[in-house]
Amino acid sequence: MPRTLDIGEKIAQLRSFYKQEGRAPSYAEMAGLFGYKSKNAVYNPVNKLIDLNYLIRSAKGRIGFTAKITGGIAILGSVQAGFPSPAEEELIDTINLDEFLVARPEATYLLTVSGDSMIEAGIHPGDLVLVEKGGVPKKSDIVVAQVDGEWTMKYFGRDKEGVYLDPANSSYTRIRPERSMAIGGIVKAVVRKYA
Amino acid sequence: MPRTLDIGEKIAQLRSFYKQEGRAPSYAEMAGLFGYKSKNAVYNPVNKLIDLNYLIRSAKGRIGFTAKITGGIAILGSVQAGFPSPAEEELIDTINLDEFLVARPEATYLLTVSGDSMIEAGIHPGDLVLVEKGGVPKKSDIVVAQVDGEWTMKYFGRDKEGVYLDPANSSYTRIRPERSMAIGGIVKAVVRKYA
DNA sequence: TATATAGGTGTACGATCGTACACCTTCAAG
DNA sequence: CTTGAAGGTGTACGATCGTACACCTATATA
Repeated sequence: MPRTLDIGEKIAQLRSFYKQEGRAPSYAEMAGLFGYKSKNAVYNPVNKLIDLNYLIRSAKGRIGFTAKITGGIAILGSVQAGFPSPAEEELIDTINLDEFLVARPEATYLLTVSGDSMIEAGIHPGDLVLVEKGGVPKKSDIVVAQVDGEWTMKYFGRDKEGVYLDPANSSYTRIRPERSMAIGGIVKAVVRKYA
Repeated sequence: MPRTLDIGEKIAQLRSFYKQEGRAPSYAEMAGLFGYKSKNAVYNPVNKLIDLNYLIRSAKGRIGFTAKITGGIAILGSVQAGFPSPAEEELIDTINLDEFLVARPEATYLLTVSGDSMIEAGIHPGDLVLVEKGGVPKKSDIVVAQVDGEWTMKYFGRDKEGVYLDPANSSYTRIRPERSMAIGGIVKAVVRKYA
């Protein structure tokens, strides 16, 4: 009967190396990392990790990481499902938030929310928003726009009178540009960090 | 008068390589990337990028990336400050959300919010929460807890009668454990993605 | 035109790379 | 105990690595 290979332990070791070094290891480095005396032994787990999409191999044989290694966050199910037991924690998938939230990095920016105009939409002052430039907003998209020289963030809309921006705060009202309006970008995500 | 070196272009080229390969390049690869004929020319920009904390060099001379390269998101100021002009877009800092939001990756999990008990705190169904296990919650921390066998997420509190959990939704009331309560973890961040 | 500064080319060397091949070891099941 | 499957050791080779050294080039200014 064959020996078993602890692939989860290899994954954890690779993640630790990445966090420390900011690059992928050579086969010799992996041998040391996994506790092997010969770098040739590394080929088996490496090929398994490639099949499982944790690693990629370049045309010249260099190993690179995928987001399943570089991503730092273990992803579970719903709050109601709760936390898994320790036995279930073996091969939890990880996610890289940058890649999950951002489709076009060259066009996406992180901005800090400074007003409360969207508070009823669950966007609070101090929150961060990911804003993607260049798209065409649909009705009800949240946009960051420059209206008559002032930057603001609101729901985008259009009617027979033209373009308008709606707040998600009953203390504020609909606005329409008097002179100019330029869409800076469409809000793609909100991030809130608790201290 | 000396020639100038476009360090911003080098950064962009390195970010592109990382996105494609999932690893840091060798000096020869960097020579090709930067358009140099000799890998020795790479040493100057590499040393500058190390000084600027974009790259790190290991004890054996291997180059690794910092989050200023691996992070995918350009970070600006507030919504009210708006977007910079193209001239100001040269050396925008990037952020890696995983590293920004997560202090202890080995103890942090991403869960999906399935109820509306915290909606008045701006946490909506479908949102993601980053939950860190192992800490001791303070009053008003948002916690994921198992109360009498059911997992839930609410504000944590303590009084002379003991421990309680408060919702941020006026349709729900304070709860106290009848039989058991275990804190799963403390909510450290909320992430909402708009489709 | 000459100059100084900063960037870039070319070569070579010991170290390390990925790969290939032969061989050995562990472990559960029969 | 034997067996077979899967994992691991050891060695060697051409390719590539990081580093060091000598030298060359581009550019604005005086």
